[in-house]
Amino acid sequence: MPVCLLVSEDDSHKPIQLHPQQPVTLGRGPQTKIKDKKCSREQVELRADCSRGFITVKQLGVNPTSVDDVVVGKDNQVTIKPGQRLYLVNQQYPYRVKFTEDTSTPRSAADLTTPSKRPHQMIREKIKSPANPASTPHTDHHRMSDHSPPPKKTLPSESDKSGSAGHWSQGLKVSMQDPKMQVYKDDRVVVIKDKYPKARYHWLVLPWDSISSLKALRSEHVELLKHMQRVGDQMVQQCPDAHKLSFRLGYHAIPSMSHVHLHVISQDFDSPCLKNKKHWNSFTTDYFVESQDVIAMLEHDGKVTVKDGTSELLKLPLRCCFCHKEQPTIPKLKEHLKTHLPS
DNA sequence: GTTCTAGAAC
DNA sequence: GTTCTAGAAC
Repeated sequence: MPVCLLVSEDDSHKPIQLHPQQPVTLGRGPQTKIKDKKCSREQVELRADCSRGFITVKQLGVNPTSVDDVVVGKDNQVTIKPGQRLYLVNQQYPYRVKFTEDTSTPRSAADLTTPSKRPHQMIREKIKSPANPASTPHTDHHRMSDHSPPPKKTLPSESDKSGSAGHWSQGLKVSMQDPKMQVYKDDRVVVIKDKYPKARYHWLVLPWDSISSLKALRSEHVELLKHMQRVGDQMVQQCPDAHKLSFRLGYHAIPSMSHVHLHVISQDFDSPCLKNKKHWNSFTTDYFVESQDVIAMLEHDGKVTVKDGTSELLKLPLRCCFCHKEQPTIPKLKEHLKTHLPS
């Protein structure tokens, strides 16, 4: 049976040995030499599964523990495998996990990048209730995977509402888990209504797999993205107004919210939640990247690149997406958009 | 991402 | 005076 070592990547102290299935609490203190008050004395609970080659990380502290660039969230747990990096708090204090036969002779750092059998990042419970069949588009259920939804919502403690687990940028991770928000789900994706819809119909398609943003996408995700687009298309098909509204499916080039999400949005932009220039330009300029373009880029280049200056697109003058006439203010734009609405 | 609000624009 | 935006705070 191999033993598991947690290796401080900045070499601040010697590796910590984790015994199989014995929970170890780690945080600020002499063992880690961490003095940062942002790091709780009991920041994480770690449990090594030596036979399967991963450790489970549960965030106990309020400030964010992360695996690579994905925040775990208070009371959430994820797995970490060799090759991944654990940051104890605030993207600081990096650790690698290492499985070895002999603790007395830890090998070089190169060994730490041993490829894992599967990119199985999050181990989570199965969802309790099935999707509402009435709102469920028909999809191919030809396979079941282990991409199960997470077990519970992330709730910041009453004493600290600014905890990063409850940080606004992590909101989608919470919403996608909430059965009340889900309008469709299968083994790979979940669909929720946008909490602040920018049009009459505005859904988000999210993969169960934790993919932080477009930047993290690789060729291996092509099939998943095609599936997300198919599900998005099906949401449009089942929409009662599909015959009179047009829809676009795409991604924000630089999203504010963590966790890759495909916008499926009707092109009326008739919504009180559409309030400012940023909202408008994020859906009507090249800041909005068509799903098919993302897929094509991934197939062609193996990654998604965002052009320089894309963030500047949000500051462009307000221009009607139908007749391209410039509008001086948001209220005027909204008034103008009514002239393009279907009768 | 939203909310709030100072001050710019009208 | 009111309307509206943009940036800070969350």
